[in-house]
Amino acid sequence: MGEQLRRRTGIDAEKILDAALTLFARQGYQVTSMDEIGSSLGIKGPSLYNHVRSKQEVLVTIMTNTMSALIRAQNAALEAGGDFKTQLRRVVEAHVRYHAAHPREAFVGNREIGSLETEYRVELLELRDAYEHKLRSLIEDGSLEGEFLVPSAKLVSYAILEMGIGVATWFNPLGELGVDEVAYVYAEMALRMVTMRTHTEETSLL
Amino acid sequence: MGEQLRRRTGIDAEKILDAALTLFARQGYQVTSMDEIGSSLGIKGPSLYNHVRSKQEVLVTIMTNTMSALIRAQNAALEAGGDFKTQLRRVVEAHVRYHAAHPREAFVGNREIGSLETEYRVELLELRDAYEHKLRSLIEDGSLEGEFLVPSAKLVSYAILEMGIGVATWFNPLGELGVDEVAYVYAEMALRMVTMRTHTEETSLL
DNA sequence: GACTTGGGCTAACGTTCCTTAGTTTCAGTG
DNA sequence: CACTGAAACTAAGGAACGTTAGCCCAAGTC
Repeated sequence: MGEQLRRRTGIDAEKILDAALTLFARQGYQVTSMDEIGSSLGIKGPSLYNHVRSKQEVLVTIMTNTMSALIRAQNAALEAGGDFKTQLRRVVEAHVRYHAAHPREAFVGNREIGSLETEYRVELLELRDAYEHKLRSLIEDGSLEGEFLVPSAKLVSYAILEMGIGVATWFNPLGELGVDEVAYVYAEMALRMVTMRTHTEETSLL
Repeated sequence: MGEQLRRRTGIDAEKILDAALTLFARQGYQVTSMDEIGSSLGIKGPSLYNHVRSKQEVLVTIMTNTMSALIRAQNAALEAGGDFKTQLRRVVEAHVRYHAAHPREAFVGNREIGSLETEYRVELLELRDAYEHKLRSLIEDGSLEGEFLVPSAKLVSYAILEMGIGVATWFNPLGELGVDEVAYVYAEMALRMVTMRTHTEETSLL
């Protein structure tokens, strides 16, 4: 009947991950069908199985990659050294920059944890926990050295991470504020949060 | 065959909303079936349709109620008056208290926006926007009066709201920190975020 | 005690989805 | 030009779900 040409499409696992990421971020994992992912790449749903093992595997890969990238960025920030304030500034900026630059990953990473099968969810939450603890330790150490003063390093680290994640929901690279400004302001807010107001040093925000 | 007694169960729309809220928060809207909601109330899925019009209506009602409650709490905080710092403290505390006390509502309200059909989503986002703008205006007004100094009232209000929302994910009423302490610390962090560090006043966090 | 009716129930319709099986076509190799 | 293998396709299995239709019991009313 209809003569169809089935050409090489050059599709690989990576392209599938990217297409899936876009759809997962826009609609959610559960609602996105394999047919839809294939369709956005110009092929049929079942053809995806030539490149990936399952829909769940796609989600797991996306979320693991995301968390790994975040951790790498955080490590790089910490390894750059400097005093506690400088380190905190770098860590917060890295956190904010990632969320501004990768909103799709941020959405999926934060919304679809419950869509992971138990074993993968546990693994991912461990990574998440390690990420949070690195920040918390920095705040604790800075407090011991007298550079910071906080009532609870846990609460402050939660608050800093959470507010940075929120950047992904509104940041627009074409908007009036660029990544650099946003990252700077968030780092400055974080510094205010860990610094008591007894000092007389001048640190106007802009 | 099996003799079953079908007694009055005393189920009404409100009980259904509560059961659905628990399941939506734990598993997500898409994954929760009507049978599951019914089952948690001791009835079958189709019987729910004697009390609610559709699954979507249940979600819409839950999310609208949530946003209305938040707005009411915010209005009450603002109407209590006081200077800008006092008002900001009250607004943040109300925000945090709500999220600490209503984690299920917070989860659903923040995760399931995409599960709303377009018209309801638009409505809800308008409410959300109004809620954010009230806080933003407070910060702007306080800045004009010289009580606050911020680089961008928008960013600061986003950050304050976002960090407060995060409380819902970890707060445990049986934990070491009670609601009062958490609300106080978050309000204090918010105050630090809008206050320049040039002042000499003593405001240690605890 | 008959009647009404709210609110359960079961059965089923119409979809949608993930995944597997089996087929076919095209590009590259010798 | 035959062969091989990657990668596309169609068809179908098997399951789940929201919702509607129709039934039936039991509580309250006259």
